[in-house]
Amino acid sequence: MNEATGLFVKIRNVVKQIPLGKVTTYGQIAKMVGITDSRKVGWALWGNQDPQIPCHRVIKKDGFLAKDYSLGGWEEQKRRLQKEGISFIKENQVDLEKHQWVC
DNA sequence: CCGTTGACCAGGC
DNA sequence: GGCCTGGCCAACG
Repeated sequence: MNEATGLFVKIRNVVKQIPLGKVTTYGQIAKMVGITDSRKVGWALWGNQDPQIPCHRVIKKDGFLAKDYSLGGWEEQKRRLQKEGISFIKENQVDLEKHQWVC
């Protein structure tokens, strides 16, 4: 543990703090860890299926799910989100206005 | 140190 | 409205 690998652990730490029933965007997380590049967020989560890391709560700034989501596609992600009480506007778009995470 | 990669974002055509 | 390019910067070989 500890901030060993830098952003890798840092980003994972933030994602773990996302409350149930909330979602957040890559850009938002990027700001939290002190960076300006949202790609690092996705990059850090890539291949990470840790049960403590709800990657399915991490979506794009427009509320769309990541189309390159690896753990089964956005359809799997959507199913998990709905299970937590998240509302969907479209098949692959979350209602950000209601569920975007704010500290 | 260098080149490549990368689940994004914004701008241009 | 879809595709391309640039940017931005950490991790990895």
